Amino acid sequence: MGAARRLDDTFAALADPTRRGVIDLLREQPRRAGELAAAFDMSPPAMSRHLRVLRKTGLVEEDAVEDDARVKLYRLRPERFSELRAWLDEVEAFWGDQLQSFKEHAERTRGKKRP
Amino acid sequence: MGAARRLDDTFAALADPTRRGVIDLLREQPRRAGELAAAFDMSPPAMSRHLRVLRKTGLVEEDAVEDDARVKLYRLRPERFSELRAWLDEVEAFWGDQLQSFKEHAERTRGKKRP
DNA sequence: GCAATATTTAACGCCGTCGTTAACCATTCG
DNA sequence: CGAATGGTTAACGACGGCGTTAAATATTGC
Repeated sequence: MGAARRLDDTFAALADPTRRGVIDLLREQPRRAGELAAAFDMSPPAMSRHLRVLRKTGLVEEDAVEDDARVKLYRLRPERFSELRAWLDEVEAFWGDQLQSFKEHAERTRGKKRP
Repeated sequence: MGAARRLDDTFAALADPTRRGVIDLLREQPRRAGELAAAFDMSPPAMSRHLRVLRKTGLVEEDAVEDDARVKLYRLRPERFSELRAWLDEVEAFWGDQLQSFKEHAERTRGKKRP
C-alpha cells in the first residue's frame, strides 16, 4: 500500500509535459539544472521545482559531480520506472484472458457475419 | 505530437487513486456507474466525473447493454494502455545502454574505493 | 400519468499545482 | 574581500481538479 501511494506521485509527476520532456532529455545524458531550465525556456525556479518533484518520486537523482560544487547534475533512475511497468503488467494481465476469450470466440464464429 | 498530448491526459487520469481503483475493479468485469460509486463510498456525481475523465482518455468505454436503458456498463479498453507501455518501453530502452556503460565502468574500477 | 431509479450536468467551495519575480545560500575567481 | 555564477526557497496570483448538494434527463413499471 506504500507502493500505491507512490504511484500517485509517480503518475502525477509524469502527467506534466515539461517533466516528461526532462525525462526525455535525461535519457540521452545527465544534465545540469540550468541547462534544463534553458531547454524549456523556463525560469530556473520553475525548473527547480519540477526537478524537486521528479526527485521526490525517485524518477531522477541529483549528484554534485564536476569540479564546480555549484552545479548539480541530474540523471534518470530506473526503480520507479520498473514499478510503473509492474503496475502496467498487472493491469494488462487482464487482456491476456480477455483477448484469449475473444480469440476463441472469433475462432468459433469465423466467417460468419453474425453468429 | 497528438500522442504526447494524449499522454498528458492519460497520466493525469492515472494519478488519481480512485480512478486507478476503478481500473482495478474493471479488470475483473464490467461494472455499472452506480456500482462503482458505491464501491468507493462516493456520490454518484463524483464517480460520474471520474468516469468521464477515463472515457475521454480512452482508458474506459461505456456501452448501454442490458434490458434496462438507464444503466451504463463500463469496461476497460486496451489501446491507451498499449500507448503507455510504448512510452515506457521507449524510456526504458535507455537502461540497456546506461547499464551497459555502468557495467563497463564497474568492471574497470572494481575493488577501488575511489578511482 | 406518476413515482421511483440510474446517471449526468450545474453551481459552489476548497485546496494543490505551475509559473513569475524577489530574495537567499553557496561557491568560484579576480 | 567582493562581484558574479548556479541553484533553491519564499511569496504571490492564476487556473484547474475533486468533492458535495441540487437540479435536469431518461427510462422503467405500476
